[in-house]
Amino acid sequence: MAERNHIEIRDGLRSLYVRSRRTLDRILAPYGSSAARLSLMTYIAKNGGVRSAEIIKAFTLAPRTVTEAIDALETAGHVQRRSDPVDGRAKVISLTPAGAKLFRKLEPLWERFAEELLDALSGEERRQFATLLGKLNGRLEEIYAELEEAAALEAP
Amino acid sequence: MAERNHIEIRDGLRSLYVRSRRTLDRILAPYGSSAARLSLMTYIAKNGGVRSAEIIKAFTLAPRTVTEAIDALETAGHVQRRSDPVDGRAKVISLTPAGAKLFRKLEPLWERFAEELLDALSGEERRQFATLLGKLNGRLEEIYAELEEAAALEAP
DNA sequence: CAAGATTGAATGTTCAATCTTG
DNA sequence: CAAGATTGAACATTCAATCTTG
Repeated sequence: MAERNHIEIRDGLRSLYVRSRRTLDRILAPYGSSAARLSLMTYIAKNGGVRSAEIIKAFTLAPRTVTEAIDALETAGHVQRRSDPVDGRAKVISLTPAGAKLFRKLEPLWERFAEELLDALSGEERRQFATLLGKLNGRLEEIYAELEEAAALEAP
Repeated sequence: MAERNHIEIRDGLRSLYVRSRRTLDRILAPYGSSAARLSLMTYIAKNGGVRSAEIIKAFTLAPRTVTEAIDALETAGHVQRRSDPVDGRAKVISLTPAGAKLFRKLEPLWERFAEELLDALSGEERRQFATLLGKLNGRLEEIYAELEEAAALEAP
């Protein structure tokens, strides 16, 4: 039965995502961080000074989400916004020294959690899983594009 | 490199979950529904009168989430709460006729979306994906239990 | 007008606390 | 006290609108 599979996958996916995020949030909460904030800090750490718009594209998030997240990180003193000297509209976001220090402490915690979780799979299974996620994400992109197109036709 | 795999899987999982929920929300919004509400209605439809506590366990959600969701469905007239005649503490939640009607309309929309998405995988790949999700969820449960244990030791 | 960033209103989620009933 | 349900405060997220600058 195809439907059995649908439900199993839907529930399995939801369960895995929601609960792994929750678990990671618990691990990071004592440091005043979270899964969302750490992934953002990771992106900034790897890419140096970045713009809000760049983060929006990289994570496929709504602008609101990113502004809010940066606000929180800035209030906590982990990142700073500076006006882009070249483009007056843009702001460049970078880690503060304190943010960089915190990142170096938290990254291993995430890495340990990921390793512990993925330990449930063999190397071959991990590759399979990554491949399947990639295929589904590709298809999702197509579906999303169709929806956008349909919406554009409705409200011209 | 193991780390490459970690990041690929983390980002792929996040992307798939967040964007598929977003897409489904867009599909259901015109009917005043959403992915979260429809999955709840599905559970109620399949199980008849259910308690809040039962939903909490079935979906592994926080009590707050469920009360909030039921509130929304009740306000919309899709479900009703009735006091359990046997247990004064409990309330029994069931679909209203209008809710049942809406459910019959929306379930095929979800099913179509799931089919379109999973079309990216062969039958064998779907089974693989479901199996891998199951393995990861099992491991996650262990990690979560360890965390709970550690927390219990800290604050006795 | 288009692009970058922000803000307002709403939903879904967590944790922690509270109120009622067994 | 334990179990069922609710509520308060906070965070992450979406859509839609707005403000500033190119």
